[in-house]
Amino acid sequence: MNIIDIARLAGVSTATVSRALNGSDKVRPKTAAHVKRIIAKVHYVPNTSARVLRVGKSMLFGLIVSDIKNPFFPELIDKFEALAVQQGIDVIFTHTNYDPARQAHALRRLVERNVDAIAVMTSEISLKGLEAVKVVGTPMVLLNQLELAPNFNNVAVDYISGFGEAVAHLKELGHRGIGYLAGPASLSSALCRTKAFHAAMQAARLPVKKQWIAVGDFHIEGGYAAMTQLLRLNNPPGAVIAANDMMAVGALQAANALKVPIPKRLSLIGFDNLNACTMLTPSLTSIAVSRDEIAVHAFEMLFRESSAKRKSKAQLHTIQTRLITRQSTGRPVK
Amino acid sequence: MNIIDIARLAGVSTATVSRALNGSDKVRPKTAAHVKRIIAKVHYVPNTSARVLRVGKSMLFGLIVSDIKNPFFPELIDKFEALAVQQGIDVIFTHTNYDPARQAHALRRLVERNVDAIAVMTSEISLKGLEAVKVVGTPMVLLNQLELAPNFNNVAVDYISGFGEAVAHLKELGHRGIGYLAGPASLSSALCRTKAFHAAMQAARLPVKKQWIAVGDFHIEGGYAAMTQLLRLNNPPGAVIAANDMMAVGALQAANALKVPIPKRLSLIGFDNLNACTMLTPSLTSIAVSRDEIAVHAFEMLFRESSAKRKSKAQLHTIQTRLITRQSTGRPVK
DNA sequence: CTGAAAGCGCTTACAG
DNA sequence: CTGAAAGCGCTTACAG
Repeated sequence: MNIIDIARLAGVSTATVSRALNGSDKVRPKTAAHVKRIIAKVHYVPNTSARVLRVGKSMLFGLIVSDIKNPFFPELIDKFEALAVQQGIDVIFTHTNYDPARQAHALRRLVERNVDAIAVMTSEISLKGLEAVKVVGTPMVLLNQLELAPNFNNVAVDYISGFGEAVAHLKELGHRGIGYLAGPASLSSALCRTKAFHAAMQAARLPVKKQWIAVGDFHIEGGYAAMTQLLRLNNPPGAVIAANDMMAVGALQAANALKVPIPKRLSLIGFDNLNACTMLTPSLTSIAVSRDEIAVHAFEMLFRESSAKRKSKAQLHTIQTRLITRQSTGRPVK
Repeated sequence: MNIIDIARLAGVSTATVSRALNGSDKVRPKTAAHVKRIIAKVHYVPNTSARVLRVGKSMLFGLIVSDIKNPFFPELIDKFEALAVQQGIDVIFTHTNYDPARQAHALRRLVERNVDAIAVMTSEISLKGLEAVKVVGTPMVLLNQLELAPNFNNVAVDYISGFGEAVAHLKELGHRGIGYLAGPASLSSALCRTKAFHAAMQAARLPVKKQWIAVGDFHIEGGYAAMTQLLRLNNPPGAVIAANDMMAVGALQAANALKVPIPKRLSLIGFDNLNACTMLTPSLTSIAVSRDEIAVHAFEMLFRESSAKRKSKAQLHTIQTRLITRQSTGRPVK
């Protein structure tokens, strides 16, 4: 069942069927209605591949994320997809599991699918695959890839002020010794956060002790191990900031296991403000990053660029954070 | 840059380029290598829309879920997508937010995109939109839609034995009064679970008290409200099963708020066995359903059917559950 | 407002 | 092993 069949059934040309289908104003309303009635009757479904081939626009956006199991991403995906559907755009979704090779592969597949734009919302760094996008000229937006900001659109989280708030909060509570659970060095977002932690400590004129920094994997397990490492020191820090909430969850469990009461003996701050923060006991103080805001700005950059006639310069949008204080932070007890 | 340009650059016909591109054995290896070298040099990317139009297969699967923010679904999506990529298939992902109208719309869009198969992993019931799929003949698999099992492939969770295990566990601990936090009547999965709860209670020869059943919304908030309602009764049940983990989280918070100790005064069981179960204090006993298993069977049904020459009969695969006991269940204290 | 026809970029049966 | 050419199902500039 194709447009020729419909044309025959309706007694018109395929051009007229096409116009009726696309709501062109160059069809007599009565003709359009007649055609549409027939289309509905026989359940005709137009072939999008043919349309895309002809028109050159696919009305498809690609969305690549690192890790759909980290609750950070589903909220971002949710919003991004909602915005797309509002514009009649479908989303091909894929995830890399933090693997740069998978990211390059994903990028290539999306370009082959003729997607109109690509949001690369991943934490890992990878330049491979970008050339394919560049050659084809598909609009693209990256997340926190500031070193690529001159050439590619970016949505970036203001980590500096985020960690600044967290450190200031702890300092105000009376903490001087602040430890840090870092993310893996392979992720650009982890590196950004570590850098921001150092900057925040310096701004607060607090010393960073090397043995108070432990490296985790951005997951619960790594947070548990890293926190355990710090708590076993002879002089553990009285406060710890985790580079993300998942590691903070592990840190909380480690403190429980070692009978270190929170916040009495240990103040803990996470990053991301996942829903889980309120589910924990004690509830977790965290630095909030709006996933909706990331999605909105990423989508709008792409939508604007994919609708524009001419290529525009790379944009950068910075997302502000907000500290949400809960039960896991308090005054240190001597 | 299209296949004609490549043919010209390589000094061969488009047919040869196409063959080289697709690894046909009808090209001299040397010719193929020559063509591929040129393709790599100029960063040629084939146009998938043209290919799909010509071949009729899109190598695209559609995946519809209800609610990506419920951690149940990301794990399912993760696995499904991994299986697809393994087969060179991309996934168009979309979610309905439990809205049947959105589901119908999503189904239609997927069919227009020529997807080779569709996994409808939603909880809501909706028959609208299915006719479009039926007319086109796109393979499809549903989740827990047993009333449609004769006509459509289904992956179904064995709720009956799942709740059976949970009730038996509570009974063995010495509980006689068991309450239930039901899901919303608008969701087929909620209805299945409620029915299964009743069946399990009957099998265990325990009475179901009407006032011990409260209805929630499958979210934390609804679980909180429903649990509060039960705890405020003059004779609250000593054990409660929540229709899903999200509601159990709310129930836990409600018990905390009302200073009802778990499991001393209240045993609590959730359903789904989300990662959150181990993050809670106390950790939550829950009925585990393997998301991977659902994804694997859904994908394989679709893959088989989309590769098959002829339409086959609707399949049904049942997923077994497993009770994971944790700290939230214990002997009742008089 | 309507139609005839070209053409988007591929693949493949056919001929050699 | 290679090429010429038809055709997948649409849209749209052009002519009327």
